[in-house]
Amino acid sequence: MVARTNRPTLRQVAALSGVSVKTASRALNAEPYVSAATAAKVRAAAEQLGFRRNAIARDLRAGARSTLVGLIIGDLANPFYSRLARGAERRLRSSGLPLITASSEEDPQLEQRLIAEMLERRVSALLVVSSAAEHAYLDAERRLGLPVVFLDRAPQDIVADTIVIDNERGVRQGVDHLVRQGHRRIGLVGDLGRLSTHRERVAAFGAALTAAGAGDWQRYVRADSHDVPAAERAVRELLALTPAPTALITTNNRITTGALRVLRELAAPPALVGFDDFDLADLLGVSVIAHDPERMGELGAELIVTRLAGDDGPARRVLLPTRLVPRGSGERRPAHLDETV
Amino acid sequence: MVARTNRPTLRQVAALSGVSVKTASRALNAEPYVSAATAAKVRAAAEQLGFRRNAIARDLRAGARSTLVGLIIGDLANPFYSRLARGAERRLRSSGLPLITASSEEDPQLEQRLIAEMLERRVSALLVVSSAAEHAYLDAERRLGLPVVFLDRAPQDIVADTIVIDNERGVRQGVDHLVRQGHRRIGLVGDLGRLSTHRERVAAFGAALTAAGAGDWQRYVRADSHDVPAAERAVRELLALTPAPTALITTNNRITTGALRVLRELAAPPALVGFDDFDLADLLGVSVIAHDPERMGELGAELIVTRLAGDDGPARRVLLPTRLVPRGSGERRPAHLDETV
DNA sequence: CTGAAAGCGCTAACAG
DNA sequence: CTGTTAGCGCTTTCAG
Repeated sequence: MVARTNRPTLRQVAALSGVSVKTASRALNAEPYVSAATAAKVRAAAEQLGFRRNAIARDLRAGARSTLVGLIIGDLANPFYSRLARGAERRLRSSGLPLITASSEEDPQLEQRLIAEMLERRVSALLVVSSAAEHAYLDAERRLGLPVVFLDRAPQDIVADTIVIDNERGVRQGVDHLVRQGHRRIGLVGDLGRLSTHRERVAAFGAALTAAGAGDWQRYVRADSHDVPAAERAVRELLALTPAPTALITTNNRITTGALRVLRELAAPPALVGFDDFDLADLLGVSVIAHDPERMGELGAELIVTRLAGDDGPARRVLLPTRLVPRGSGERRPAHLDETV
Repeated sequence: MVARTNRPTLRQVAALSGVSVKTASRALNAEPYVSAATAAKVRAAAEQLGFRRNAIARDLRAGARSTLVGLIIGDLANPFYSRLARGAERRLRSSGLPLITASSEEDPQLEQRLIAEMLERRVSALLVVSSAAEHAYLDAERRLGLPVVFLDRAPQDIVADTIVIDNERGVRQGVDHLVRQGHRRIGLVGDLGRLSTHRERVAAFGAALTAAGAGDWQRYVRADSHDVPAAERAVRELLALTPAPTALITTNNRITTGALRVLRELAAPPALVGFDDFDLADLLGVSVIAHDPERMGELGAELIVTRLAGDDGPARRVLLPTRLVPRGSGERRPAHLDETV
């Protein structure tokens, strides 16, 4: 399966062009101090043999590590992650750093295996959307000189470079918006309860509702809706309560999708504000708390590049802004208010 | 930037545990013929030092190539590509092969650079959605033993493993469906004209319409709508023709999005059938010609695995089926027929 | 069961 | 300007 290839090596190029390996190396890497004639001869030989530099040997020589940067995300096919990945890829490529991506499927064990694999491959840095609770092993790597940047979810057990959304403010924007339309019973459908983003969003939700005088908000919170069907179930559950919530906040794009599937069946659907903007949300009239995942990837990559350039200042924490985008679903008023109009 | 790391090496592990390098290697790779006591000692030392195998050195020794598989796509953030990537990633991971992805942005030159980079990194195989016209250099690599699988777009100049959608049949399903509702003037908005997928879809479009007795179909074809704004412009252009088309076929998800943005402003929008299924198409009532990009990635990965296992049979060509999914937009009838009802 | 030596393909360091 | 030597960290011989 990993048979030795019959690829030409530098040695063969050198032999064919009648120079030493080192001269061939110099010629092909456009180093100075090679005569034009020699360089041409070597390049011709390389061309003829179909030679390609072996980056494995080069990397081993150069410091036993590669220029690859590793990115761990939950799921390549989720637009939040794929936008993030695109932002990171673009920024890294402009610095000549290829990106290697792996999906953890939000499984902490798989995540750790994937990271271990990348570390063995000697990636030069790591961008991680972590679904794990423990990061001590990564802290050890950081001390060995590996830049690690946490994206979207801040590690709870170590201090490290982190780029996160301003969840507190985002949720508050959403709740305040709904409260201003007269809503007091607001439901929240959230992702995996163990994720820091979930906990932050729920905490902000509670704080904002308490401030608005709605004391029993906890009744209307559901967690662990990690896929669309789970989100649909949670929404149905909430709407079956008595009294039912008059508005919903969904904490990510997939959950919002699930909610939409349920709400379209209803004659008088509750108001809806979703965290994460998504394609076609405008056509569907869905109000969202928007932010910029691509920017998150870009900034993470930017920070990696800075760290690789030698910056070893204290860990940085970047907070990305959110923006409430009203499109209709979040502007529906509670039924009892409409009646009085 | 590529400073030598202070990472512990196998030699240090060996020294600390008082055995030879080779014994340490055997112990850490769970090879047979190592006493339990020695193995335990070595593992303890490795643990203590925070040792991690260096895959670069290992790969160099093992055959001067890595186990990485390279994937070239147009744009990570396009759901068609990200689903394809997910399918490939899953299937490859189950065979222990990490995936390294790069976006070409449909630029042939960038594509070639990215592939060259991957080849230098000695990827063990390549999955490519190519936007280039020339693939001779890849054919050379194939002869040197590198499995290459073309996805979505068949190379025109070489014979190689290829997995494509049944574009001919897909478009015919769409056209026939519209013709059955009484449409004869059907517009087509397509992606970059140089892509083989575009050409195949247009050819099928023409054939189906000719069969239906619509001779002037060429008037209603627009190409090179590679982003949403371009698609919007093309749709407006088509609708401004006299007589205007009564139905539209859009040949990918982004173009469909553009068309939807235009159509929603219209009192009597033309019928619409889009190539590619997409999230929320059901909620928006968009009829599509659906297929399975994730499956394409999976099958490509599958073929790679087979080839790596030694299968060197003739190039294979896999055709993926399409399915027409009626959801409303494709069932609107032309205005003149409605009038007569 | 364990170890010594050789070498994967390349480049840094040092001669010529 | 060009060549020789050594060695990156590991695993594959081949001997103990």
